[in-house]
Amino acid sequence: MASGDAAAKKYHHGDLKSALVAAGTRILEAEGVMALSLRGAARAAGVSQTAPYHHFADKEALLAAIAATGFEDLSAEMTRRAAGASDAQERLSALGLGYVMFATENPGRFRLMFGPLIGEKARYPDLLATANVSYQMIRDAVVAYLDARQASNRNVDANAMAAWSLVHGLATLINDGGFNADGMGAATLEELTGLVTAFLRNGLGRGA
Amino acid sequence: MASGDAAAKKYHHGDLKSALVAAGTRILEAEGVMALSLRGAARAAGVSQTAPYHHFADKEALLAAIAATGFEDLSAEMTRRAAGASDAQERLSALGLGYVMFATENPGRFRLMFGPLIGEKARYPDLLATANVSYQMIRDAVVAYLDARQASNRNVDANAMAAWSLVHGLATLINDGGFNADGMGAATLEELTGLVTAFLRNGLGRGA
DNA sequence: GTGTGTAAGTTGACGCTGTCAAGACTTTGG
DNA sequence: CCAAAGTCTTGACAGCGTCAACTTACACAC
Repeated sequence: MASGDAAAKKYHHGDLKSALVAAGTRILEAEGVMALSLRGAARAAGVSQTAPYHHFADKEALLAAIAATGFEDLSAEMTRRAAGASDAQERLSALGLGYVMFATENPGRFRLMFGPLIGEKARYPDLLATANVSYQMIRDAVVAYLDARQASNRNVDANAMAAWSLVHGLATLINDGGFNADGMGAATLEELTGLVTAFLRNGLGRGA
Repeated sequence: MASGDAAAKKYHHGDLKSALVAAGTRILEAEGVMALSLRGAARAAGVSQTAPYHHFADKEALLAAIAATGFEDLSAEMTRRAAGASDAQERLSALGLGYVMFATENPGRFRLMFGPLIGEKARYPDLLATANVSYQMIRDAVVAYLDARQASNRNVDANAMAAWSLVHGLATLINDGGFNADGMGAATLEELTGLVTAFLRNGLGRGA
C-alpha cells in the first residue's frame, strides 16, 4: 500500500486543495485575473469542475487561499532582503525594496491580495493571519527606526501606516498606474529606492 | 415633434452611451465590481442586452469609459480642495487630501481606475488623457513645492512619483488593506493628513 | 416630400462561467 | 466486515460576454 512516487490518476487526488491553489496561482500570473476560473483551475488539476467545492466553499475562498500564500511569500521575500541589514534604517529600506520587488514579480497575486476580488477579507482567518505577519514586520521595523532616530512623533501606527503607504503606493503604481505611459515618471527601480530612503529620512526633495 | 420632457420609451434612446456609463457607475459603487455586468447596465438603462455593443466595443470599453469619468471627478475634487491654498505646501497637502477623499468616497471607481480589470489602459485614449490631467496636477504642485523649498533633489518625476505613491498607497490601503482589522493602524483621516504633511516636509517620525 | 443609406435598436443563439443536487467510489473506524 | 464519512463524478440551471441576422427610426439628397 505504499503510495508510490507520483500522485497518479487515483480516484482520490491526495492533495487537491494545494494542487488547486498552485494551479490557480499559475493561471493568475500567466493569464491574469480575468482568465482565472474555478473550472479552469479544476481542469489544470485534472479533476472535474465541481471537485473544488469539497475543499473551498466558493470561488472567493480559493482566491483567498491564493492570496494567503501570497502574503507568506511576501513575508519571506522581505525577510530575505532584510537579512543583511546592519541598522534600523537599512532594515526598513530593505523591507520596502522587498515589498516592491514582490509586487512587481508577482503582480497578479499582489493585486489579488489587495484588490476587490476578495470582498470580505475578514471572513478568511488564514488570509488575515498571514497579512498580519507581513504588516507586523513593517511595523516592528518602523518602531526600531523611530527609536534609533529618536523621532519626535512616536505614533507608531500612524508612522507605520505612512511608511507602508509609501511602498505600497509605489508598488501599486508601478503595476497598475500609468507609469511609463506618456510623460509619467521614468525613473529606474534603483533611483526610486534611493529616493524612497531619502524621503523617509528627510522628507520630499531632500534626497541625495 | 418637440421631443417632450422625458426621454421616454422611444426606440432610439437618445444618449445611451452616457446612460450606460451612469448606470454602470451606480451599480459599481452600490454592489461592487463583481456585480457589474454589461447586461445589467443595459437592463438598468432600459435597453436590450446587445444594445451597448453599438456604443462600446466590449465590456472593457465600458469600464474604461467609467474609469475616465472617475479621473475627471478626481481632478475636480482635487481642484476644489486646493482652491483656497495660499502656498505651495498647502496646495500639495490639499491635493493629497482630495485624492484620498475621492478614493474613499468612490472606492469602486477608484479601484477600477487603477485595478487590473482594464487590461491595456493604453488602448483607451480618453482614459489616458483624463488620467494625465490628474497626474499633471500633482506633478505641477510638486514642482512648485520643490521650488518653494529650494529642494536639493530636483528630479521632478521621481519626486512626483514619491509624493503620488504616498497618497495613492494611503488611499489604496484604506480601501483595500487590512486597516481597522485586528491591530492594524487605527488613526483618523485627520491624523493621517497631518502626518502625511509632516512626512513630506521632514521625513518619517518628524511630524508635529 | 419621398427615398435610401446608416445609425441604433431588436431577438436568438453559442460557449463559458459559478453553483446546486444527486449519485458513485474509496478510505477509515468501530 | 460493514457502515459512515469523505472525495470525486455526472447532469443540470441561470447568468454572463459576444456574434449574427433582422427591424426600426432618423437624416440628408434629390
